[in-house]
Amino acid sequence: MELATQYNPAEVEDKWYQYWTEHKAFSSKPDGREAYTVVIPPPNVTGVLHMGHVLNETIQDILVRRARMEGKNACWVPGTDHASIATEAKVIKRLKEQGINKSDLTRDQFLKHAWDWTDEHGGIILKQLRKLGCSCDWDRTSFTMDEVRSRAVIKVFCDLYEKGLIYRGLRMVNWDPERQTALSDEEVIYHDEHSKFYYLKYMVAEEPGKYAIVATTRPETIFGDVAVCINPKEEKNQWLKGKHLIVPIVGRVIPVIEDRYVEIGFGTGCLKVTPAHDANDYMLGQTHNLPTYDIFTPDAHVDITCLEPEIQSNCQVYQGMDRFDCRKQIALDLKNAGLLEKEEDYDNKVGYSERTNVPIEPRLSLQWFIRMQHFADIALPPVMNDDIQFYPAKYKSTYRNWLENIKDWCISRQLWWGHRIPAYYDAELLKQVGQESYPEDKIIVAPTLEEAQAKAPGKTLVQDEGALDTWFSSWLWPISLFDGIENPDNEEINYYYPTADLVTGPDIIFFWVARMIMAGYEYKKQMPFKHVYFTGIVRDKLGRKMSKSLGNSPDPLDLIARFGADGVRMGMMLSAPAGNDILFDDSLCEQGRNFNNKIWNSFRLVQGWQVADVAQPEAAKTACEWFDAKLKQVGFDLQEQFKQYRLSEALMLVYKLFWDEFSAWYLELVKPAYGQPIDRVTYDKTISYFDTLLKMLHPFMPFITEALWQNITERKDGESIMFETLPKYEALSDAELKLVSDFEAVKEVIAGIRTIRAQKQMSPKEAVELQVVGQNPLESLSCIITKSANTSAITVVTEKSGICASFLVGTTEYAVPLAGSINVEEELAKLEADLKYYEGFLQSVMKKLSNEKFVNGAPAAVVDNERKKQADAESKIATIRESIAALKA
RNA sequence: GGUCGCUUAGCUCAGUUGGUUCAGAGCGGCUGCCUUACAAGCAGCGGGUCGGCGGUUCGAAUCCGUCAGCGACCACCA
Repeated sequence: MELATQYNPAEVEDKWYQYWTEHKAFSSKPDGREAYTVVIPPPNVTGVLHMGHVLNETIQDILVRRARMEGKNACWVPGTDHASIATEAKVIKRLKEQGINKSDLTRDQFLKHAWDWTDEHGGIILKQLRKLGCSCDWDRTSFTMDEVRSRAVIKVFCDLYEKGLIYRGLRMVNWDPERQTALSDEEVIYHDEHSKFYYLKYMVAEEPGKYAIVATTRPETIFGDVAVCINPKEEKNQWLKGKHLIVPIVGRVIPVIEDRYVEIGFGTGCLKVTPAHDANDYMLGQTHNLPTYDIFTPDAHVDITCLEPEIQSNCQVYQGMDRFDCRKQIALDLKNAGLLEKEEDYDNKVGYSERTNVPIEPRLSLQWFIRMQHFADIALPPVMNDDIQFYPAKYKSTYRNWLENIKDWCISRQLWWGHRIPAYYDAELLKQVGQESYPEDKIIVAPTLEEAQAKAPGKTLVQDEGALDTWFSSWLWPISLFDGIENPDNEEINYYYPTADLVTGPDIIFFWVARMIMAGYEYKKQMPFKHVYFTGIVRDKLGRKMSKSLGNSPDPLDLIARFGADGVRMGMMLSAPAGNDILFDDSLCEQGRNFNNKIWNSFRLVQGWQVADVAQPEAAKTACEWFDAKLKQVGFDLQEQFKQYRLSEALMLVYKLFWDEFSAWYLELVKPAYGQPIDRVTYDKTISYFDTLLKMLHPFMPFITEALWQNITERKDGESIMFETLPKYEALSDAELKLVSDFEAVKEVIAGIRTIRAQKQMSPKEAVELQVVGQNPLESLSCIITKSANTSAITVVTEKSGICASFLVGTTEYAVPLAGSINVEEELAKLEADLKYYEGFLQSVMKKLSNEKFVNGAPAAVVDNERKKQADAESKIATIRESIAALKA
């Protein structure tokens, strides 16, 4: 069969993925083998594959495929996340394009649209993962909102409520005015912002004409001002103690209160207190028993209808204004009224909603929370004492920091797309007292309406309108995927849990990783995973985050089309040490593609050989002995690298093994002359090496390795490299080590000869004599030198010929006699330079050895080694001096 | 403001407990080759005062201090 000189991935990738699928190659069932489980960090159900996924999923696939080939029962469970807020936003946007407002729909109608959208777009990303080669057990594909997962979520909510770990309360929360829902602290992103500091005049009620100056960045909240706070120790504000101030424009008379919270020396020392619109002000309001006026609608427009009638009439013009329009208007009106002392530029941090990118409004709101102290207590120790290991370990401190300062988790969202909170209220009572005053002990929490009804016979019940934070389902993922919440003792959960490795980004260490650990210990009394591999962020080669607006984010499918999935995977892995950001560059995929091509061409060479029953050449025999040792050495190192999750290094090891050792050295040594057959022994060895190399490479590059493995020798239908087992390698024996290191010396000798050839412009076809001065330490490998450097003879001499070029390997001098004359000047200069180097080296060694403290203080082995260095250097210097003398003679 | 981390070749990074000729790898670069598997290739060759300063030690890329620069995360200074 004639094969193209270039590998074409497109031809084989789909074919072999289909082959794997047809033969259920990724499927896992509990059996007697050790389980190796990975749960995918579920991508958003309506998302599409981006470079971050490529990195993350490639790593998982490498680990899973490697584990499978180590004989474990590997199970990689795929699935998607309902991504409550993100998906709801997308659905609302689409409805809007169709001219439908969410507010015009009932909950059920809206959910119908959301499910339609999910069915339409859901799973696209899972199809894309197949293109990448991911070996997920697709029969296990799950969704955070499918039946099993939903029942688990509801059960856990009820359970935690009964344990007193979930409560409902009126709290200051992060409010997203765009989506009109509460968010958790983790969903707020702070950005530096250039804003303005407004200095407002608050007239003193008791002393007309005098005023206090209050600095604020948010003048639009003055409708809700209920006090001005000073630090009791602040000198310059002593005169305000006990006074009352008039809120500008608004006209409300408010007290001056004192609290040490106000920092002395900051701003004017006067802080306006608006309990409904700032978390700290709320705290002050609580301490000082102040009223709260919520002056914003849920979409952050001014609403003064809750204020006193006379104040309402003062502020009528602001009614209904957007918060930022109102800020400008108020500033202008204050200025015109002479109540604005000044404006100053000011840099501060403003919180934005992670999903909608709208500034957060602190808002007093009735929400559901989880008491987190309990969970922090159970989740901290296992990470700190390495029951669960983080790679890299530096994230342990990040983790500890968060858990030691844990705050309660706001889990309710004012959304429809999500798990609806299983809390029920007596409709009649609710009508009478309203949500906020509804008594805690009259709330019924139960998995279903029927069960709730059973607890409150005769009542008309209404369910809580809220849905749960998406992460409230994600945190159960490693358990709920195996139905371990509802059926805590089933065969699957017992077999697959705890999972082995979690691969994810450090950005969700709090959102997800920490909370899975909490849920794991709460519900399984056991860790959810043994190792966490934190990937970096994929950036462009200039170090910028990939983003749509910069246009620096390549489409993974496009890259796969250009370089092949194996090439893209390799490109990604080449620069992806755990935890470091990776600077992605197309040229890395090119390197991957080139490597595939190299493998392809090695295959072409080998499969083109004719085998005959001829004697095995000595060079081939020796090459096999050497490569046996080399393969073992790298195989062992590879195991070590995998143990430490150093996947880039692992890949580089196999890369060099295949390219440098196998292709450049081994194949060249055993390659028969053109048109000649190869002997059977060498051929069989070569096939077995190729087979092993493909297995080592398979986790990184599944497609090409399967394609070639299927063709390197006869295979039966249904066989796959995936089911092959990698040998377990031991460290090299001393003899093997010597062989490998001698071979390295041989390579140097060969390079030395080649360099001379290049310098003297001698043809590689012209055989040369090699003289070894003194004794030949590489005697047993002479055949290698002969074959690779085309030597006519290798002779041991006591003194080298007059006209020759020489070089040193170790302490041995090698010389190649030259036919013509040599440039004495040049040779001398080279030798003098060598001499200078070795004399300097000797000097530094002698300095150590003549230092009594070194000789007495250092371990004997180190001192002996220095002595050896001394001897070596002296012998080299002597050799070089002789050469110089000979040249000068 | 707090915490953690980083600075080694042109680029991206290794360098485990201080000690082999320890200063490395890949890529790029330079030189020569279209040599019958592969120019997406082959052969060969350069290249770094290990961020600065100080200290500990017989010995420091490695440990300590300090300065400079960079980054990440956390945090209620309006």
